[in-house]
Amino acid sequence: MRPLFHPQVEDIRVEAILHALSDPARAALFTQIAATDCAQTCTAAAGGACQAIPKSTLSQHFKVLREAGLIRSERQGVEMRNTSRCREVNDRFPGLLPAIIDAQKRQAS
Amino acid sequence: MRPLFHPQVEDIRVEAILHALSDPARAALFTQIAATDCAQTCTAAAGGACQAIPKSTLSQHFKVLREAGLIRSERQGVEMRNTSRCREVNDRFPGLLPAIIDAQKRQAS
DNA sequence: TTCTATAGTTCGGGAAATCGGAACTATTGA
DNA sequence: TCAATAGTTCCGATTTCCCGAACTATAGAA
Repeated sequence: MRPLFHPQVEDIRVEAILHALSDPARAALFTQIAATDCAQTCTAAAGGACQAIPKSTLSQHFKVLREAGLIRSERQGVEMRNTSRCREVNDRFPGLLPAIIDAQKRQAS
Repeated sequence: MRPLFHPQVEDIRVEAILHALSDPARAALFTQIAATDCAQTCTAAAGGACQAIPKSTLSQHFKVLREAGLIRSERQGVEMRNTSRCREVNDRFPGLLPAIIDAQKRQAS
């Protein structure tokens, strides 16, 4: 179990963010995590966002979000705490995440 | 040569837009088209945005942009005129495209 | 009309990314 | 030490992406 990789803020790339959020399941996971202040475990986020996703796939999704710089994952005991990096991303690309999240909300309704 | 498909504004999906623009070559093509008022041929857009892309690949890229609802392609004589659908997209997802384009500019510099 | 050139599209096969089940790892608590 | 829980990694099957070759559509010249 190699340590999880998180990019530095200045290494975050727009393409990676767009790619990560272009998948509905991942977008749902991310908005779920971004919506709550407290850290969320993988399964909790999945439960609140999308159901019946195999855990290997889920793990891959979290990896994509993580390596795009959208979330930070930290082990806390037996589980994994995921927090959004919205603040940092917004620092680098102001307005990008709000616009995407807003667009997704609009579409859902 | 079946007629080219363009989605209705109300059928445009955020995922499709994010996916289309998550590829650097496509993003460059799109910003190139969006930046100019007049319609651009495929090769002209490619020349101004990215070089040395095989034309079959280029054609696929245009197809992705078109089917995501980002551009409109119309045959005019022997060539193809591409225009951006920014206005329409912005109507449906206000602020989305500006935010993405701005983020890409920021990153480039 | 027929030939030729130009601008893209479509086809097809190899390369790369994605999905998901099974096995593995790390941590906690009994 | 054992069992349970939460994720990760491995790997084979499927899907998507890339790009050369062949094809289509249009314009202009002979």
